[in-house]
Amino acid sequence: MKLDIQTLQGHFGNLFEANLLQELSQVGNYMEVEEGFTLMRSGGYIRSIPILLNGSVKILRADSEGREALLYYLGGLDSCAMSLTCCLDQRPSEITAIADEKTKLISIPVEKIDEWISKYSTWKQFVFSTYQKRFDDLLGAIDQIAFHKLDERLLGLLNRKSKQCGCNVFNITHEELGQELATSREVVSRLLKQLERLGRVKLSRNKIELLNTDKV
DNA sequence: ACATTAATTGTGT
DNA sequence: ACACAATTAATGT
Repeated sequence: MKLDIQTLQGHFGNLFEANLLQELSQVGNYMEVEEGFTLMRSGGYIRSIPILLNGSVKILRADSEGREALLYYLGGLDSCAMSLTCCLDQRPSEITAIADEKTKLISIPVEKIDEWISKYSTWKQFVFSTYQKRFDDLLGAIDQIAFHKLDERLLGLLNRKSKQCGCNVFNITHEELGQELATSREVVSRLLKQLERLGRVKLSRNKIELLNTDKV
Protein backbone atom coordinates (compact mmCIF):
# COMPACT_ATOMS: atom_id res chain seq x y z
CA MET A 1 0.00 0.00 0.00
CA LYS A 2 1.30 3.45 -0.91
CA LEU A 3 1.08 6.66 1.02
CA ASP A 4 0.34 10.02 -0.51
CA ILE A 5 2.72 12.91 -0.13
CA GLN A 6 0.49 14.85 2.24
CA THR A 7 0.48 12.01 4.75
CA LEU A 8 4.20 11.59 4.46
CA GLN A 9 4.72 15.28 5.01
CA GLY A 10 2.60 14.99 8.13
CA HIS A 11 5.03 12.46 9.50
CA PHE A 12 8.37 13.71 8.29
CA GLY A 13 7.64 17.41 8.23
CA ASN A 14 10.57 19.21 6.72
CA LEU A 15 13.03 16.47 7.60
CA PHE A 16 13.12 15.42 3.98
CA GLU A 17 13.12 17.53 0.85
CA ALA A 18 10.20 17.47 -1.55
CA ASN A 19 11.80 15.21 -4.16
CA LEU A 20 12.66 12.63 -1.57
CA LEU A 21 9.13 12.65 -0.21
CA GLN A 22 7.95 12.08 -3.73
CA GLU A 23 10.13 9.02 -4.14
CA LEU A 24 9.17 7.78 -0.71
CA SER A 25 5.55 7.84 -1.66
CA GLN A 26 6.29 6.01 -4.91
CA VAL A 27 8.52 3.18 -3.70
CA GLY A 28 7.77 3.06 0.04
CA ASN A 29 5.47 0.33 1.19
CA TYR A 30 3.19 1.34 4.00
CA MET A 31 2.12 -1.30 6.47
CA GLU A 32 0.63 -1.75 9.88
CA VAL A 33 1.74 -4.64 12.04
CA GLU A 34 0.26 -5.99 15.24
CA GLU A 35 2.12 -6.54 18.48
CA GLY A 36 4.36 -9.58 18.28
CA PHE A 37 4.76 -9.48 14.53
CA THR A 38 8.27 -10.49 13.47
CA LEU A 39 9.66 -7.94 11.07
CA MET A 40 13.04 -9.52 10.77
CA ARG A 41 14.46 -12.87 11.70
CA SER A 42 18.08 -13.46 12.64
CA GLY A 43 19.90 -15.16 9.78
CA GLY A 44 17.49 -14.02 7.11
CA TYR A 45 18.42 -11.74 4.26
CA ILE A 46 16.85 -8.34 4.15
CA ARG A 47 15.00 -7.04 1.14
CA SER A 48 13.75 -3.82 2.64
CA ILE A 49 14.29 -1.70 5.70
CA PRO A 50 11.60 -0.19 7.88
CA ILE A 51 11.13 3.37 9.04
CA LEU A 52 8.74 3.60 11.94
CA LEU A 53 5.94 6.14 11.77
CA ASN A 54 4.64 5.34 15.22
CA GLY A 55 4.56 2.49 17.68
CA SER A 56 7.72 0.69 18.71
CA VAL A 57 9.83 -2.28 17.76
CA LYS A 58 12.25 -4.19 19.92
CA ILE A 59 15.56 -5.32 18.54
CA LEU A 60 16.91 -8.60 19.90
CA ARG A 61 20.08 -10.50 19.42
CA ALA A 62 20.23 -14.24 19.83
CA ASP A 63 23.14 -15.42 21.94
CA SER A 64 24.95 -18.74 21.58
CA GLU A 65 22.35 -20.50 23.74
CA GLY A 66 19.52 -19.38 21.55
CA ARG A 67 18.33 -16.97 24.22
CA GLU A 68 17.44 -13.53 23.00
CA ALA A 69 18.87 -10.45 24.60
CA LEU A 70 17.22 -7.08 24.16
CA LEU A 71 19.50 -4.63 22.43
CA TYR A 72 17.30 -1.57 22.17
CA TYR A 73 13.95 -0.22 21.14
CA LEU A 74 13.03 1.60 17.99
CA GLY A 75 10.40 4.29 18.20
CA GLY A 76 9.32 7.55 16.62
CA LEU A 77 10.82 8.06 13.21
CA ASP A 78 13.61 5.62 13.92
CA SER A 79 14.95 3.18 11.50
CA CYS A 80 17.16 0.22 12.18
CA ALA A 81 20.86 0.90 11.91
CA MET A 82 21.66 -2.79 11.84
CA SER A 83 19.48 -3.40 8.84
CA LEU A 84 21.07 -0.46 7.08
CA THR A 85 24.49 -2.09 7.23
CA CYS A 86 23.13 -5.50 6.35
CA CYS A 87 21.53 -4.03 3.26
CA LEU A 88 24.61 -2.32 1.97
CA ASP A 89 26.79 -5.37 2.47
CA GLN A 90 24.15 -7.87 1.34
CA ARG A 91 24.81 -9.76 4.51
CA PRO A 92 22.30 -11.79 6.51
CA SER A 93 20.73 -10.11 9.49
CA GLU A 94 22.33 -10.68 12.86
CA ILE A 95 19.34 -9.47 14.77
CA THR A 96 15.66 -10.09 15.19
CA ALA A 97 13.04 -7.35 15.13
CA ILE A 98 9.63 -7.81 16.68
CA ALA A 99 6.85 -5.25 16.98
CA ASP A 100 6.32 -4.33 20.61
CA GLU A 101 2.93 -2.80 20.00
CA LYS A 102 0.73 -2.06 17.06
CA THR A 103 3.10 -0.23 14.75
CA LYS A 104 2.83 1.71 11.54
CA LEU A 105 5.85 1.76 9.32
CA ILE A 106 6.99 2.41 5.83
CA SER A 107 9.27 -0.06 4.23
CA ILE A 108 11.94 0.89 1.72
CA PRO A 109 13.49 -1.47 -0.83
CA VAL A 110 17.16 -2.14 -0.30
CA GLU A 111 18.48 -0.69 -3.52
CA LYS A 112 16.94 2.71 -2.80
CA ILE A 113 18.87 3.09 0.44
CA ASP A 114 22.19 3.24 -1.34
CA GLU A 115 20.90 5.25 -4.22
CA TRP A 116 19.38 7.94 -2.01
CA ILE A 117 22.49 8.38 0.08
CA SER A 118 24.31 9.90 -2.84
CA LYS A 119 21.20 11.57 -4.20
CA TYR A 120 19.73 13.30 -1.17
CA SER A 121 21.76 14.96 1.55
CA THR A 122 18.78 14.91 3.92
CA TRP A 123 18.60 11.13 3.54
CA LYS A 124 22.29 10.80 4.22
CA GLN A 125 21.80 12.85 7.37
CA PHE A 126 18.91 10.68 8.40
CA VAL A 127 20.92 7.50 8.00
CA PHE A 128 23.86 9.05 9.80
CA SER A 129 21.82 10.28 12.75
CA THR A 130 20.16 6.88 13.00
CA TYR A 131 23.58 5.37 13.47
CA GLN A 132 24.51 7.99 15.99
CA LYS A 133 21.40 7.35 18.06
CA ARG A 134 21.87 3.59 18.15
CA PHE A 135 25.52 3.97 18.95
CA ASP A 136 24.71 6.14 21.95
CA ASP A 137 22.15 3.60 23.14
CA LEU A 138 24.65 0.80 22.94
CA LEU A 139 27.28 2.82 24.78
CA GLY A 140 24.78 3.40 27.55
CA ALA A 141 24.03 -0.31 27.75
CA ILE A 142 27.71 -1.16 27.97
CA ASP A 143 28.19 1.38 30.74
CA GLN A 144 25.50 -0.25 32.79
CA ILE A 145 26.96 -3.70 32.36
CA ALA A 146 30.43 -2.51 33.31
CA PHE A 147 28.96 -0.67 36.27
CA HIS A 148 27.28 -3.79 37.57
CA LYS A 149 30.40 -5.84 37.33
CA LEU A 150 32.33 -3.27 39.29
CA ASP A 151 29.60 -3.19 41.88
CA GLU A 152 30.08 -6.89 42.49
CA ARG A 153 33.84 -6.66 42.52
CA LEU A 154 33.74 -3.98 45.17
CA LEU A 155 31.50 -6.03 47.44
CA GLY A 156 33.76 -9.00 46.84
CA LEU A 157 36.81 -7.01 47.80
CA LEU A 158 35.18 -5.77 50.99
CA ASN A 159 34.13 -9.28 51.93
CA ARG A 160 37.62 -10.60 51.37
CA LYS A 161 39.05 -7.90 53.59
CA SER A 162 36.51 -8.69 56.23
CA LYS A 163 37.61 -12.30 56.18
CA GLN A 164 41.26 -11.34 56.35
CA CYS A 165 41.15 -9.18 59.43
CA GLY A 166 38.30 -11.04 61.04
CA CYS A 167 36.27 -7.92 61.52
CA ASN A 168 34.03 -5.73 59.40
CA VAL A 169 35.52 -2.29 59.85
CA PHE A 170 38.29 -1.09 57.61
CA ASN A 171 40.54 1.87 57.76
CA ILE A 172 40.89 2.56 54.12
CA THR A 173 40.33 5.42 51.74
CA HIS A 174 38.25 5.40 48.58
CA GLU A 175 41.37 6.25 46.66
CA GLU A 176 43.09 3.07 47.83
CA LEU A 177 40.06 0.95 46.99
CA GLY A 178 40.03 2.52 43.56
CA GLN A 179 43.61 1.44 43.01
CA GLU A 180 42.85 -2.12 44.03
CA LEU A 181 39.92 -2.24 41.64
CA ALA A 182 41.81 -0.43 38.90
CA THR A 183 39.30 2.37 38.74
CA SER A 184 38.96 5.98 39.76
CA ARG A 185 38.32 7.26 43.26
CA GLU A 186 35.07 8.95 42.16
CA VAL A 187 33.59 5.72 40.91
CA VAL A 188 34.35 4.00 44.20
CA SER A 189 32.82 6.89 46.12
CA ARG A 190 29.63 6.64 44.11
CA LEU A 191 29.37 2.90 44.42
CA LEU A 192 29.94 3.07 48.16
CA LYS A 193 27.30 5.77 48.46
CA GLN A 194 24.80 3.47 46.78
CA LEU A 195 25.77 0.60 49.02
CA GLU A 196 25.27 2.88 51.99
CA ARG A 197 21.82 3.81 50.77
CA LEU A 198 21.06 0.11 50.48
CA GLY A 199 22.19 -0.32 54.06
CA ARG A 200 25.02 -2.66 53.13
CA VAL A 201 27.73 -0.43 54.48
CA LYS A 202 28.38 2.52 56.76
CA LEU A 203 30.75 5.26 55.66
CA SER A 204 32.90 7.73 57.47
CA ARG A 205 36.23 9.35 56.84
CA ASN A 206 39.02 6.81 56.41
CA LYS A 207 36.64 4.12 57.53
CA ILE A 208 34.17 1.69 56.00
CA GLU A 209 31.96 -0.55 58.07
CA LEU A 210 30.44 -3.64 56.52
CA LEU A 211 26.84 -4.29 57.57
CA ASN A 212 24.43 -7.18 57.15
CA THR A 213 27.23 -9.66 56.60
CA ASP A 214 24.92 -12.39 57.88
CA LYS A 215 22.00 -11.71 55.57
CA VAL A 216 21.73 -11.42 51.83
C1' DA B 1 39.77 27.17 72.07
C1' DC B 2 40.30 28.84 67.63
C1' DA B 3 42.12 29.42 63.04
C1' DT B 4 44.52 27.40 59.35
C1' DT B 5 45.68 23.59 56.28
C1' DA B 6 45.62 19.28 54.23
C1' DA B 7 43.27 15.15 53.04
C1' DT B 8 39.13 12.83 52.01
C1' DT B 9 34.70 12.57 50.15
C1' DG B 10 30.51 14.16 47.47
C1' DT B 11 28.57 15.83 43.11
C1' DG B 12 27.80 17.97 38.71
C1' DT B 13 29.35 18.25 34.05
C1' DA C 1 38.12 12.32 33.81
C1' DC C 2 38.07 16.79 35.75
C1' DA C 3 36.76 20.51 38.62
C1' DC C 4 34.92 22.23 42.47
C1' DA C 5 32.25 22.24 46.99
C1' DA C 6 31.69 20.26 51.33
C1' DT C 7 33.20 17.81 55.15
C1' DT C 8 36.42 16.14 58.46
C1' DA C 9 40.90 15.29 60.66
C1' DA C 10 45.32 17.22 62.05
C1' DT C 11 48.20 20.77 63.43
C1' DG C 12 49.93 25.11 65.07
C1' DT C 13 49.29 29.18 67.86
